[in-house]
Amino acid sequence: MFADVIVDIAHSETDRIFEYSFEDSRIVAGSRVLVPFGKKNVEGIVINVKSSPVYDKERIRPVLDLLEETPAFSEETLALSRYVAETCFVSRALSFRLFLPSEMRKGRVREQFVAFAELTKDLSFEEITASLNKTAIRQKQAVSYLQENGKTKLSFLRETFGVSAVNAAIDKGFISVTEEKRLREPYKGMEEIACGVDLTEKQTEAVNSINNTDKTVSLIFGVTGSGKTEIYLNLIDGALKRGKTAIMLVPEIALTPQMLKQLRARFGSVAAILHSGLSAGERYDEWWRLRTGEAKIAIGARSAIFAPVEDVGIIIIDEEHDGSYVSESAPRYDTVDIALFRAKYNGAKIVLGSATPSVESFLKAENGEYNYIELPDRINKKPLPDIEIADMRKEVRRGNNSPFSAALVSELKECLSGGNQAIIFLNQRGYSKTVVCTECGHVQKCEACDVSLTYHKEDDSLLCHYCGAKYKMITACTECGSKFLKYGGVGTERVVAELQKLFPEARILRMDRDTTQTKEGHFKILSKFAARDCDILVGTQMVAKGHDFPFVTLVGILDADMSLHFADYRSSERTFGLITQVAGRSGRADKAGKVVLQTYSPDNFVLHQAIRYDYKGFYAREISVRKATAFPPFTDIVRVLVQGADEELALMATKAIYSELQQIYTEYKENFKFFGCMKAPIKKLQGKFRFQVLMRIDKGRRDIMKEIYGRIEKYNKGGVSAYLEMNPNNLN
DNA sequence: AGCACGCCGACT
DNA sequence: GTCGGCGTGCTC
Repeated sequence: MFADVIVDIAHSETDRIFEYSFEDSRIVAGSRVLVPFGKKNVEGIVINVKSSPVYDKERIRPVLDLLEETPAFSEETLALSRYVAETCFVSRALSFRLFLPSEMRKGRVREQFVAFAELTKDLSFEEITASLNKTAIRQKQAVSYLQENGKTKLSFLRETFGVSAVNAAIDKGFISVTEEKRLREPYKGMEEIACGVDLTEKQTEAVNSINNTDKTVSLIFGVTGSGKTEIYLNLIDGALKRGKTAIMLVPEIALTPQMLKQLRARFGSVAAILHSGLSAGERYDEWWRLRTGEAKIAIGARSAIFAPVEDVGIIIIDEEHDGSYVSESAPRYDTVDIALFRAKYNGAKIVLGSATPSVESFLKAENGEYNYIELPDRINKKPLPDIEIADMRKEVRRGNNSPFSAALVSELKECLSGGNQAIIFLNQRGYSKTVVCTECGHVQKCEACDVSLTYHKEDDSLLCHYCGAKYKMITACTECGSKFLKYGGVGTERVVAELQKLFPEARILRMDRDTTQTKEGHFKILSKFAARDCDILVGTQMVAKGHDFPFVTLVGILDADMSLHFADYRSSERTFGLITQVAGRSGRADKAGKVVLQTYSPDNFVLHQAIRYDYKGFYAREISVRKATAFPPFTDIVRVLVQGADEELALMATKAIYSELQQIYTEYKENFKFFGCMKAPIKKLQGKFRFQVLMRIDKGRRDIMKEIYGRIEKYNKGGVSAYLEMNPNNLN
């Protein structure tokens, strides 16, 4: 027999079928195999088996090895990987990698085996005891134990009856040893506690609506605390009862133990978790539990949409608006799009949930493309916390140069003296965003990037937040030698320091990328806060999501408008969502919450809609702006990013690409809303100079995209890279 | 992605 | 005269 194999080499030259011969009948489409490739052996995926080859028979080499008996790919995931390769413009090899835990490639992790001992089946218990020497008491005990208890872990047997005795019995053939695959199960401590909670009338309505609609996608617009999770659990339960599987996605940072706990509590070990926080072995085993059908619910961040479950019945995407659902590097897939493929393939339903849906999704709900469900009330009927705007311009005029407004300080005092907890949010880690020379105004910059360096007091260094470079903190300006330096912009480290000055008694924790890098760093900080071993939690984005702290009565948002001034069409949307989310952390149990929102633009309409929790008002305005300015969701933003260490070469390539694309632009002029060529906003990143061709094209014109892709691919050479992005998360 | 083959500059 | 630079082509 012959196999069509895609070798695991991510290069356009090798992105085609190579034929191999094989005898092993276990090799089928979807199997992973080891094949000889040139001088080396490489891993590959069998995408098809056939009885006659196309290639010269004499030159076909045989498959060396079958890597796993169970084919890693099903018919569905094979088809989906092909779809990804075609729509994301990547090689098949890259598209396959999305589906496999990284530790599975190159054989980094193998199954773990546990040895079990049992009585040999060749002899009866009586025969064994009869042939045992009278002095072999320990062996006799071991044999009797096995007779009574059946199959036992070999290690236990050796511990109890002695290594030599057990080994002797094995050598004589009385005890036989078998190896069994052992699965590492993360979060095993969390056991099933409750099954099923009664749904409210609203929740039941939502579940019925999702089950009965003929639309594939349902959007749940539900405020924080409206009970979306219960709906999800109920839907998953329903899918399992129909003999189907489920995929549940949560944003990267929201992958808190809390969500896992709820799922484990409800579904036990049928739920498998796929995420980067697991050890390689755990991830590998969880993947196989899903592949073999032992586990039926895949929970994870974005990449879990590629979970190896078969016959999926429901796909849930929680916090649908979250940016982490768009992948930042190739293959740049759209999670909802992948979900749609899987849903259509299996006849499954998709549920998107959010308190602040993306305008794209809300538009689709409005158009009737999505089934729309609204949950306007919180389960406990508690009002959302009051948000007070603090005008920081006035504070400055009053001579307050601290990061905190008078209003926030007095609220903090009240909160702490009442024995409650507070969360302070700002989206800047480190001590100060920049270090500026007061004499010549020089700002310290990264050598490899056109970006200012952030001062990190904790290790007295200057860090580049884009490439990760670390420099020693300077004592004098590198330009003019002046010793008078000043810190520009406030980061979380500085907020903690200033808060500690104001409230010497308060216990303060910081949660940002720097303090959560260790394994379970998140978890440690959150559980400390939950246990009330801390009064104030200062943090970035990651404090915003999915935690429920009953004693938090105050939330301070320090730089509400920072994200507003990004040159990004989605900045309003992001700001609105972030404020709503952070605010939702305040006052969840029996305590009224309060939010202080500090801003330098107190008249901004987005902030005003956010403090009234007026999503629909925000949406109405935002969608009309997008329509008038021809931005997504009415167009697709397409960017060709050209990078190169040699500025001259990169610029030349950009110019050549620009003039080639101009032909496409001329041909499809009426479909283009914008076409331009320029330096990228960040001119240099990781030592590479960056240029871009920016376009806005009518929505969903894959044909044009394909043509663009076809034109730029050839410029990927000689130290220059050129690639295509569609609706990227950021336009740096 | 590797690795071999192949044609032009600076060296014993 | 040769050692070696990395440009182009091939891998079932």
